Amino acid sequence: MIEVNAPVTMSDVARAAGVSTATVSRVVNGHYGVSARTVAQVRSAIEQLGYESSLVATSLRRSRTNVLGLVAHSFQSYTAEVLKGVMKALSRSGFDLIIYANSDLYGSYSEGWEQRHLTRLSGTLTDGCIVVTPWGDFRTRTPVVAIDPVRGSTAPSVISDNFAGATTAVQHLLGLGHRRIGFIAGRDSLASAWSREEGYRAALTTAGVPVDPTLIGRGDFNPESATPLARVLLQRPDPPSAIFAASDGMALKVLEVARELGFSVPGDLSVVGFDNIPESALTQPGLTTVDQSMYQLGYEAARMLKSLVTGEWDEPSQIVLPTSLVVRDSTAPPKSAAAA
Amino acid sequence: MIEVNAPVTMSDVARAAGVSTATVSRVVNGHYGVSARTVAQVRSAIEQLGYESSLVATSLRRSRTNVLGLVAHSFQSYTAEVLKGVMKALSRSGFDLIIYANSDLYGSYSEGWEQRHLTRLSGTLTDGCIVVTPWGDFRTRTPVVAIDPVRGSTAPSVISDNFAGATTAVQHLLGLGHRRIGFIAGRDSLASAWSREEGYRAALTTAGVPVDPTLIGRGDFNPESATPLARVLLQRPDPPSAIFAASDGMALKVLEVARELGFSVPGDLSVVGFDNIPESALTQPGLTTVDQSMYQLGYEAARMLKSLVTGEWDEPSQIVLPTSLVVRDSTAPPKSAAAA
DNA sequence: ACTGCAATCGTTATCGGTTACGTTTCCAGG
DNA sequence: CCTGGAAACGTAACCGATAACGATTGCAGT
Repeated sequence: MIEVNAPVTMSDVARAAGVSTATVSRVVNGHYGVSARTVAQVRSAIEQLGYESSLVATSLRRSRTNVLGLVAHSFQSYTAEVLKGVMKALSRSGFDLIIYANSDLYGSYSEGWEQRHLTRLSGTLTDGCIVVTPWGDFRTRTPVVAIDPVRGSTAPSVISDNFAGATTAVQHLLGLGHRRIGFIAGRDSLASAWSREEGYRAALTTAGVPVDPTLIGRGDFNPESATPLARVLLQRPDPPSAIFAASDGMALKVLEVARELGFSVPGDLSVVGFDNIPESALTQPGLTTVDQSMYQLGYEAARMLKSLVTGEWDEPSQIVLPTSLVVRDSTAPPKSAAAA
Repeated sequence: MIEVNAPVTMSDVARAAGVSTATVSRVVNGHYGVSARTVAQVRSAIEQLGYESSLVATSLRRSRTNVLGLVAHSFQSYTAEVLKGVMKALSRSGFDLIIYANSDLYGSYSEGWEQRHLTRLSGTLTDGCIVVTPWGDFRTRTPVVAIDPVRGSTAPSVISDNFAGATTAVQHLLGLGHRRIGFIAGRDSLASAWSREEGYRAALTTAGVPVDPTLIGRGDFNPESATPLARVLLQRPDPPSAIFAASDGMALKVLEVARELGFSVPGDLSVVGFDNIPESALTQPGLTTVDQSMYQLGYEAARMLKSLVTGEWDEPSQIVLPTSLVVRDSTAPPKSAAAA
């Protein structure tokens, strides 16, 4: 069913139609200055030869390509959610999407690949890019919108209200009666990680509970990073009665360690996550977590990029989306009401 | 944090290093014939200017780009699974991946976009493509591997053992005592849909149960297509005691209709799906289904494409992967043992 | 000193398409 | 019949990089 043809180029069409490539180009792009008869001839030649313009050649010459790019650092389930949102926003907008991923992502982590990808795409191929990866200092020719940017970035970006989400989560625990609440932080360089930690601290402080630095573990959003941290927290003589992890991936590892050490959840330990990834609903017990809509993040990022590219942007360049607490079965009042 | 620079080209580097672009190209590609001193100069210029080669220009000139393409017709959760498998197979292989998606996918369905995308990618940008979309007649310059190809396609492809999977599913229902088993078919043109129907028929026939054509609904894998079909089956005076849907998406719609019509599952009706998408584990009751590993499909497809591109392929060009039955809560023995 | 080969590097055609510019064609108006 | 101007179309430069090719230089062997 597959025919391997020599590629049909514009000059093939020109030869078949008896005109120059310039004329073919004008017909293809619907430009002014071609007689109706010639247009018909060229169209027929295109039809017959099955010509399709080359994205590469076009983008090399043209400034606008009507293609947007997306650079992601991995393909987790949340990346798929983001993609769905992006596709929805781009639906029938005239913009196509190119996602670029390199093969070194697994295993060794070569610093700076984001910039490399971005340059490769932004050179001429795309009119703008969405970046779903922790990186901040981009040199580009075209607009970039970051999803979950690095801390302090002033670049256009879309992010969830991580501070409010974290605050709500901790308030939920406080409301249940917890006072010793552990925290496992995310990658420090990310704005999201920082805000979640700030939210944790603010909720405690507001409630008059002093922040105990020894109850804070320094993770990096990588699920594996949480395992030893959870172990340290739970093997203390005075373990916390609840742990709030800055991501669901890490929270799930906390559940794992808790099970391993004989803690029953939520009996001996309450656990709260952040993100609401699909897996969180599947675990036993179901994970209480803060929902952030990756779909919405993708949608808004694409909408913003679209406007930036067409030059019709007027809203603030940093969009913050609301979060909401999803209470499942991993949280309950602490066993002893006398918890410090 | 974003600097919008004029793009740095090879000639900029050449000028800065006081050499020709040819020399820069040789240094960039590690070719033979440049003195150590010149290499150092060029490298330093590259470093200073932050030069990155343009993917577009390179691919236009070169035959090999070390980039593989993927064309998908939508971004469902299974697409993400395929992607994970693809990325794993490409991990540290030297091949990058470009995913091309167009914005017309939602809403109107423009016939032939797959070919358009494929041509645009295969022109010069990629060395080969993976196609995750029902289409069969591709004209390309470079190799194509299809995941779940159309019926009768002889193109290189990777597919699950749909026949065995369907047979097992129906045998499971037969084993529970069901005799009137409805079927909701998938898009007829797809090899997978056809095999699943064949498996359904074969299992019945082998068990000595005659195939009742009126119990077969003609869906198209689109979840929505199953709703009216399920309604027809369940509103008969003699509804089937079990329904096997050719995809989980459609099976979930069957569950919906069953609930709507007052059928209890699995009390009044057993339902089996195919695919094992994540949602199937989340419904109440959990959906019994046939698991096909989209991850594995992606992995094998990428492995195969890689070999095709490098010209070292020797295995058969159609890979069939095993499936397995996942029994959850949507299946049980029929209420009346006297079911026809 | 001369030859020959290899190393080194610049020049240029080329990839496929776009577009500024120049040329030709055609028709209306004088 | 001549002219002006717009419409129609071709020519060629160009985008950024690669690679075939030619030219130059260095150096070992004789």
